[in-house]
Amino acid sequence: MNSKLDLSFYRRKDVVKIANDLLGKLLITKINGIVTSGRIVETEAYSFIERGCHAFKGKTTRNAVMFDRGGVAYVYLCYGIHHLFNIVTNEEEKADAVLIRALQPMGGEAYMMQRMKTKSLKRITSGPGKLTKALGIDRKMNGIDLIGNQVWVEEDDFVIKRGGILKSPRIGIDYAGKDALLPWRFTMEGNEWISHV
DNA sequence: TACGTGATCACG
DNA sequence: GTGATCACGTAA
Repeated sequence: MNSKLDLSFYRRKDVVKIANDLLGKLLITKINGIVTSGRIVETEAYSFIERGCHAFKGKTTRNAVMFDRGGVAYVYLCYGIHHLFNIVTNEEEKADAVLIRALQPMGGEAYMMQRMKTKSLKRITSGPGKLTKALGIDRKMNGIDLIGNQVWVEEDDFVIKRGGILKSPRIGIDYAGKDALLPWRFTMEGNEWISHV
């Protein structure tokens, strides 16, 4: 119960399956002793073989950690404002990753609200840019080990009912042409914490 | 529907 | 060097 996911989970070859499997798990951060966590309710898969992925055109300074072996974080700044958190998967040079897009708060809510400068829990982690801010994730964590003690994912006893996971096209990647139509976004059906699009 | 915001990338 | 671009969020 509540065991940390290990490298064998992250280093599997099928990033689409991993994105599906991450739903219902707990994402946890511990920063300066402050623990915050949330249930993963929305993910997207990205693979170096398709145009939606940062790694499609090869290694650059930004995407370099995507080419590491699975089990590390890929964090980058989007639109100059938002930090986006991804989990690198697959083996070395197979640059796949799962973007975590939304969480249901499961612990440390007071700290999350403090970081978000709000007194309300409403939609506090309902989007990829918001959840990183609420959990204190930023670019300093790019490349960090996910079996370490700062950011990790745990199993939970939460069970998703049969048919409770929906697939849809990924958000905000119109530049990817026909690859933008791949049904690689996974959401927990009916969950109120899913990002609104 | 509009745009802030700044690192990064592809040029040259 | 320089300009275009961007896996978003919020206000309006």
